Amino acid sequence: MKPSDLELQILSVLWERGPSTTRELLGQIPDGKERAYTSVLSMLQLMEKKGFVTRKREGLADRWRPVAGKGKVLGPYLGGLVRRLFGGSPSAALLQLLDSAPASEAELAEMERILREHRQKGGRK
Amino acid sequence: MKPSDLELQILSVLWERGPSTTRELLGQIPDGKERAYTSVLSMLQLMEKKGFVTRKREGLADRWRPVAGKGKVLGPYLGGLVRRLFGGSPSAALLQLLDSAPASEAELAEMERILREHRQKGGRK
DNA sequence: TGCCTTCTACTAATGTTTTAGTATCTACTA
DNA sequence: TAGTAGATACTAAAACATTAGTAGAAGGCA
Repeated sequence: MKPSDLELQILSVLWERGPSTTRELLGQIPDGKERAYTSVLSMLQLMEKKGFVTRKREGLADRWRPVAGKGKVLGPYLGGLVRRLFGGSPSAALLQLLDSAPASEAELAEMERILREHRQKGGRK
Repeated sequence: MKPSDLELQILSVLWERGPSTTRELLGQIPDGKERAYTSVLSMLQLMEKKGFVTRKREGLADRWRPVAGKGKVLGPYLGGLVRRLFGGSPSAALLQLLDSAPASEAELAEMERILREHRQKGGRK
């Protein structure tokens, strides 16, 4: 099952910050949009039904945690994206990515490092 | 205005194949889903209203063409994606990308080339 | 105990995306 | 000129995503 955009944003916060309460999540969602507390809560409840998150009571409030890891979710997501929008070519995606997201020199260096490393480990599959 | 997923897929076909008729598009949409002719037509009509495509009569049928180029559309799209899902870090996105989309050795080499080239041109912005 | 705050459950409404039907038009053909 | 094949216009509905209200429970505190 495919997480929606907002669901992915919430997951990304959970991966980043670790398990969080509804209130902690509120205001941390990357798109920066104003939302009512109950909006976020509803979202989380729905995500729980879909199996994306679980919760555990902790003190006064529930603490939410993602069920699957980053890679497990973003992998298929990006894979599908590359297939649907870039004819399955990651390099085409990269090219576009570089033109899209401002990357610092450090970022660029890091990207080269990542690539070289990946390549040595035997990139094919 | 943000194109939806299906809209992006249609645009990507138009960028790839060039201006196409509705019938040509039908069956070329990357997700491979079966669709009625009128479904695709409706989609295109809506996209026309939104300003994503225009059409010109050609023979018996209309030929659709994208209004904006690939970069103009995918740029902001990917930019937003990286911001929302990867904390604005393209390298984090790349890392995930490599784990997601199978890349051949040739693809990897091409990606390195792209990166190096981009870096020389002065990657910051 | 009674009030205030904070939280969750439940419900509903709105908005957007996607799908596809029906009616109609137009060119070609027999 | 009637019929048919393929196209568009218009309409609508189904599916999905998002937002948020209202009611009720639970804890802390005066």
